[in-house]
Amino acid sequence: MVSASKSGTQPELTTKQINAIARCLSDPRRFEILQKIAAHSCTACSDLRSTFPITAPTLSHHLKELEAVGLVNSTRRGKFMDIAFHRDTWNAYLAALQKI
Amino acid sequence: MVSASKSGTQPELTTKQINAIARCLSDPRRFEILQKIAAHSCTACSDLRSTFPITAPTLSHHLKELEAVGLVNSTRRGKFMDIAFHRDTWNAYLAALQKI
DNA sequence: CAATCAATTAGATGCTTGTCAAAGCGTCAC
DNA sequence: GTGACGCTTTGACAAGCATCTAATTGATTG
Repeated sequence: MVSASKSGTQPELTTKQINAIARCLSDPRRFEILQKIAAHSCTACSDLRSTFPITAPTLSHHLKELEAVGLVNSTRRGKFMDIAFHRDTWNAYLAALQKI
Repeated sequence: MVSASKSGTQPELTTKQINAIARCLSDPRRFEILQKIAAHSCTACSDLRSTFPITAPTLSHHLKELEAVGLVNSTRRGKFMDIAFHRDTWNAYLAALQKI
């Protein structure tokens, strides 16, 4: 999990975090999932499952990875899961890539 | 190989290209190598080999991958190889990520 | 409580891929 | 030509990882 400030500017990512994010994005399906999450402000797992032809465990696995690197926040709402894009981390990643 | 315009603005990357670049960046060593290449305008393989503790075949492999996705250009100069960062592709990749 | 539904965990499997050693290929210098 | 040097190709191996099925947890509803 990235040490996220609650809003605004993000502290610089460490090399380890950059690598972790890059690895996360390297799987095409996971990237698609992230795009879908980013497009809608709040998404449920079932929502995603109806979009992509993957099983529930696989989706769960991908979401866990995305959350582990701080690209996504998830909160429970009853039976459901609300997945939200964490744009701070995303912007921090872009900022890191810009420097090259 | 990305269909590169010789300079200036880059046409939008296809999804396939974006995925290929992301995969390329997902290996920490390869990312390091790319950073080093980007930092100097021209780099020889031997240069890179003295920087990183990897064998020649491994480096050759990584450079091939980087070139395949258009992140790097390489030209022969006698026995040596001149590796150059291809910033157009890089900017196009950043532009693609911005859109999310 | 019982049944149902959403999501996760555990375990297994098959593919991908980073890495190296050994051999091959061009190019330069003598 | 012959040797040395820089890099590439080939082949093999081990580790990582995406994916699935089956079983589990947790929450809602009748």
